[in-house]
Amino acid sequence: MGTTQLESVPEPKYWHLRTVLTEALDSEFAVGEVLPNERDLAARFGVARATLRQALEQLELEGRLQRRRGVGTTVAPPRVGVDVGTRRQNWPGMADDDWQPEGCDRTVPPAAVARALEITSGDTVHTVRRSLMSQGQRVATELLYVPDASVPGLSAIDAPSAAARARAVLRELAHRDLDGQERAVELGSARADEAKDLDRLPGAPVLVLTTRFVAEGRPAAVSVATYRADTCRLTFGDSPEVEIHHGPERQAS
Amino acid sequence: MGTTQLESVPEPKYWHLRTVLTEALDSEFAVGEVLPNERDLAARFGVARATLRQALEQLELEGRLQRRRGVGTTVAPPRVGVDVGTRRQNWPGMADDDWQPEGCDRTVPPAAVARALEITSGDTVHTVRRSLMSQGQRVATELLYVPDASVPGLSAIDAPSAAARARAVLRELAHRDLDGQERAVELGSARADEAKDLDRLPGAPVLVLTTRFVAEGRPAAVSVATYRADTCRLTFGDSPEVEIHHGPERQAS
DNA sequence: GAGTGGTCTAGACCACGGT
DNA sequence: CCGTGGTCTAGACCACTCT
Repeated sequence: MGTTQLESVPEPKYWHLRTVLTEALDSEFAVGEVLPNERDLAARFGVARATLRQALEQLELEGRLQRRRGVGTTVAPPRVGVDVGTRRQNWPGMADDDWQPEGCDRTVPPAAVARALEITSGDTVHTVRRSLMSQGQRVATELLYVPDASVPGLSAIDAPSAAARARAVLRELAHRDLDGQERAVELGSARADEAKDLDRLPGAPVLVLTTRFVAEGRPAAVSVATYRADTCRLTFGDSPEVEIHHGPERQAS
Repeated sequence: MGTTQLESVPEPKYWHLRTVLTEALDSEFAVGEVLPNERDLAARFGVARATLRQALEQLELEGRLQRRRGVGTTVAPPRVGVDVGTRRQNWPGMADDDWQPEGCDRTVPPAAVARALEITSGDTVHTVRRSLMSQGQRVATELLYVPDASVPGLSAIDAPSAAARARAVLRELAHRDLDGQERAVELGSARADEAKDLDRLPGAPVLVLTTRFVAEGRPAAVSVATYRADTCRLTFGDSPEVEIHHGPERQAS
């Protein structure tokens, strides 16, 4: 009979919800505005709270929403572009470097980092912790691994304060001649300590930018920088101002 | 009394599970091996299936697991490094470009792309679809937006086949003098069409690499490339061989 | 303390891939 | 057909923030 065969591919409720909410965000909400709470929203759409949350999770992943326990769900501002350009081939800590040194101690780096540094696994290296602020918010944390060989002039253990020790390592590192750097970006999830730094929950999605600095033909340092994936866009261009992507919306398909 | 105050910060079950499973994967499983099914695993760990799934989701996000409906959960191979280096400043389609042209039609680009191209919103442009294979698997899809002004020599509508039309646009585009390019990487979620291309479900996490090509001082084309975030690592270095990250594991904290 | 999002449960049914 | 992961429900309780 007239079974017109709509819904031959019924899309999941949470996905449909995501679409509806996306459109609502584009047209009816201003940045910073708080949404109704999850229980009300779920009731309004006639779904279980878990289903609604699946949709909200998507939107948070896409940087459209921000959720904070005990507070509520708010409309997120557009992602902030963070310039990680390759042309400015500088050592960490030079010139217009916005990173804040926070501390430095000696640790055994992860096996993969030891491999990249071409040191024997198990050796300790100087490990500088730094963080990057943008618009009043911490958007990234970094661990910079510096083998002893890269900072020969470092005068014993001069330990005035954690941050001062970090600056000393950076200053000494800058004496090497930087040949170039190799980088990779991948998706990761925040460890407990990183999550705390970034004001997120453990497991929050992050962009991991790994940089290997090469000086005088040898690996001189490895940086593992962890950016909040929800709020950041990593830019590599000549003009970081360009606002590509994330306007009213990506193509509807 | 002697309440030794352990567990002052009881970590969530799913997070603890993730840790346990990570260690198991590192020590007891080989790449490609299939895990027990979710119901069995949940029972074995004494948690609800939803909780176990939360842990598996994390591990899939981190590229450690691969789950396929109707099949099972398998241990994923290490992420494949995809070179998107900036040194090879080439037009799409030149030389050692591994992308496969798949089709081309005229569409109205998303508002953000129109802005980046500096064309009036609503104008149609040539839209080339391409895809990138690696190790027998499609790892990325791309939409390349090319305004008419960038391909003036294109002879009317010569339409032998979709792929041929794509090649024609690329060929014509290469006649422009490329000044440079501006790029950005951000986290996104796969639209329905992209998900199908990449053999994932809608909403799967992807790395979106947006490139604006500049020729003769004007934006000449914009590429929006969507990479599977679970299986890809985007590399920018001089030597893409470097295997940084994702060995036995990142630092335990 | 009131209200928010975060975690967890124990079920049910569906969609898909292989047989 | 069976077994897999994917979706969804209706509850419960916890952890946090703000007042």
